[in-house]
Amino acid sequence: MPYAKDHKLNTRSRIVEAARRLFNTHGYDRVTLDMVMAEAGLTRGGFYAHFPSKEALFAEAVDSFLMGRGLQWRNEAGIDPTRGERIMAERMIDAYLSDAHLTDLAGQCPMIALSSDVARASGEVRDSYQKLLAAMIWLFEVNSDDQGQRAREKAMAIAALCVGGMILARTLPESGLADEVRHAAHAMARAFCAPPETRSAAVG
Amino acid sequence: MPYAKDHKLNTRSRIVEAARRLFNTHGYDRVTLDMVMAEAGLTRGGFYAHFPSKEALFAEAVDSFLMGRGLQWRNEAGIDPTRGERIMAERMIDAYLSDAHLTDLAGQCPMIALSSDVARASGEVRDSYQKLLAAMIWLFEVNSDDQGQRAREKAMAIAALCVGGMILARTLPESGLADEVRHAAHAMARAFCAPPETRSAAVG
DNA sequence: TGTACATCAGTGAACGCGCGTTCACTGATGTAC
DNA sequence: TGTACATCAGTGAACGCGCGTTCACTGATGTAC
Repeated sequence: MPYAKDHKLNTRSRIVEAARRLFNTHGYDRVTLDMVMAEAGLTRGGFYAHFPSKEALFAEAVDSFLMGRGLQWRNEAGIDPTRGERIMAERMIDAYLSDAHLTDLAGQCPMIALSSDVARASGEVRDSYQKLLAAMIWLFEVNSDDQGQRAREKAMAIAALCVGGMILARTLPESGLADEVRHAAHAMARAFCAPPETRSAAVG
Repeated sequence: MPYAKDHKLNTRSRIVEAARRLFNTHGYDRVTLDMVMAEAGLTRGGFYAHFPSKEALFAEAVDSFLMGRGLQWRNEAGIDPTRGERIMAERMIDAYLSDAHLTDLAGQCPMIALSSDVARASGEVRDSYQKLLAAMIWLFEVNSDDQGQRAREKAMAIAALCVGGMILARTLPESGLADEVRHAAHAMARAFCAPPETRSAAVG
């Protein structure tokens, strides 16, 4: 065994990481394998020793977000024992629709930057996207004050507000409107999350 | 004047129309000028007699939706005098999140299909996207039961729900989840639209 | 009315470029002795 | 411990292809007479 057993796995991870950041920044079609491999400190030729195709790399890049920033968010979100689990969902909403997340082009959630690319991609890539969204919905659902079908429906609406609000803010030219839309989505998502006794005041 | 004065304008419109439908279906980068011109019944060489670049065509294609389906929706939405203008916003929400709109890949709203492409495009293209979103927000705002800042904020949240819900439904693999998310977004957008006396029941 | 002409919308071949993918090769490294 | 070797991760040139853009040309059409 000429190389340590985790050597190739480490290289592979570097490629996936580089790909995720580049895809997020420039989109799938405009990122070349040259760019990805150079970002990972390698040259073009070695790519096919790790992945069967560019699209297979796409699926892994989307997947990798869940294992990285996704878990980080989940840990940071924490749980406030005085108010129960709901605080976790609220912090997730705050983080997702934050200035920091809007600014972090390379590190952002792939659901924001790559939805159009994923919609045109293979089943493997779309499955990875679904895993990511399902995780987000799950987080909102289990931390909801509601239960059953209503909790699930609200969790999905919050997810649509988070992703939709960020996509619109990212797509609009830099202007007041982009921030206005993002903040409106944030306020409504938060209102959905609020405990029943405060909800009617927040929404009405 | 060897050709009728509207001859070239008609050809130009055919090109824009073909481009909008092809961009919607395959995305900006994967549509070639060959494809666009062929769809318009022309050959590649003539393109630059109408547009300075492919990206200029992109901006016009996004613009063209407002003048076509956008106005059509607006007319179809109508006004129900017994319930006031709000019915117009409700019909818009229904149409936007409908099965028919999800199925109509070529004819859909460009905000759904092309957000990622627009986010990476020039200012001209992003301006066209903003015009489209502003029109949607305006429609929800003027048909709101609320007023002032609150009406505007709610209109933006509804827009984020409509666009976000459709983008997620389009991007997910065909499964129950795609429809669930779309219907959840629809229910919440409708709840935002409901008149004050029925709202707490719909949201709570 | 009929015809020659000027105009210009549209043609199609060509250019330069960069992509995804392949493949014969290199050279760094862990192991056997 | 030191050395020769086998392995295989990574290299870089090449291939085939199709793109956006350019340009000299064609031919259909409205107008002048």
